[in-house]
Amino acid sequence: MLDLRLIRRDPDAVRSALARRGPQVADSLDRVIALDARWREATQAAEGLRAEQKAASERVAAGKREGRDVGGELDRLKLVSGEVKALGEQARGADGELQELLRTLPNLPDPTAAEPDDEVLRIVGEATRRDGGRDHLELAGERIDMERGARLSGARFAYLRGDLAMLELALVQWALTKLRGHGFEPVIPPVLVREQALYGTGFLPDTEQQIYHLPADDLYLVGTSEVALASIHAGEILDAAQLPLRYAGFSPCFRREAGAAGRDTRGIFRVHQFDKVEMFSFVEPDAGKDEHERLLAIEEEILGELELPYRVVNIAVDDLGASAAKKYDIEAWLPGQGRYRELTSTSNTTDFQARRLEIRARGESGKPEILHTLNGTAVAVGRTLIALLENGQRDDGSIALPAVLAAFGAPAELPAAVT
RNA sequence: GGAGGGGUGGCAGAGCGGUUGAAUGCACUGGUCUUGAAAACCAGAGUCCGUGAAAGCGGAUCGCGGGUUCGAAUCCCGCCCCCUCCGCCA
Repeated sequence: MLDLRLIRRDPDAVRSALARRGPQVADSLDRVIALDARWREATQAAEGLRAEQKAASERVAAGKREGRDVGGELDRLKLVSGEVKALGEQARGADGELQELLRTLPNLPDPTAAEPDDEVLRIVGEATRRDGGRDHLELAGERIDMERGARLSGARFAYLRGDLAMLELALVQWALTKLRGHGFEPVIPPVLVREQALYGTGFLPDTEQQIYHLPADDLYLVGTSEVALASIHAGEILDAAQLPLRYAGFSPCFRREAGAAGRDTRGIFRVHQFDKVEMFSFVEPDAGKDEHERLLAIEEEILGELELPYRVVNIAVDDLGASAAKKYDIEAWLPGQGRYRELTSTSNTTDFQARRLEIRARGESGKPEILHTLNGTAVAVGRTLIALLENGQRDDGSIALPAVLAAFGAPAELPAAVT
């Protein structure tokens, strides 16, 4: 949610920032401004009359106490009451329209968000097997069981079996341990949430066709634990001295992938359910940019220790999503596809989510202030497994695994798939 | 799933439909007193919106949203949450 006061104070700056997301977005802003003016006018009229009504009402109360006849006053007040109601109705109507429209406006992009295209910031590590290697499905064999997964649940579902199941748990345990060392509190959140949590994080209205809905209970399956982590402090006024607050969520993630038909259909690159360790930070407004770089640095540290070649991309304004002001993706080199593909993503959502979720902090000034939130992928398990398999593959089909995982229960290496 | 009870300020806890934004206690912040502290006494504190340069002024807020009424923390309806008992259950 954008700051209405900022819109009033500096509409031109907001308009030109929004214009980077497209002309129709900037047009909505003008309607917001008009509705706001209408609302303020109606509100002021309603509140003025309401003040009179209250004063008169107190006179009636006093009169009754003293045993005076207040019949005439009451008749007059009945008329006032009707007017107050009508004016209040007008104000509420304008406010309703205003809020509805305001909810559809995306966050203001950061001046340094890329435009018009994604910008590759750096390439780290050597992209191996540029001529193509085996892909993760060939390498995994029945350790990734798509056929039986499909028989059970349909397309884009898989069983992870044997060593890969253990490898997944090792990755998760390793990541959570590492993040804890970086000051993140490990959290296992609910994955079924109310609509409010999705509005609060900006996934609604925006990505409705991605989200599983359980109508019998009116609950939604989250596509990322970001939804639950952001809401952990919803409605709270935090002590600024406690900030930053950092959480590492581990959860399954569910995505309908409607509209992605035919895309990335092979293997577990794009599936309906996967596990993910997610970082989430609550920070003071002026600490947001540094925190974003920090999250990116942790993501790079993780990929580095996993010995995966990658590149860092500053995502273009059109691909930011509603809540992000700026977003970095890290794309790992996948020999099986012969290209870099998204493995992690970190967004600075500034005050956009915090305002919707009413998360504030009280600092030196004593005034509660909307804080800033950021999120970033630590380990998207499925895609990380793909990258580990494809980059670790040897000519004989066996797979070398990074040393850091062994201490967390991962096999030292994976034998070639039986064919 | 069935049957009850309840949600009031940071906490505890009052509140016949009419100066109740809300008693009282604790906690908190200033001040007086004191060498200092404690105690005591006095005063002040929430949040949100509008207006204003500011002081201030006005409105909203007793889980949330509607309704009744000249007037609602108090009455009615819907929703959310918490608790107790029974049933079921990893």
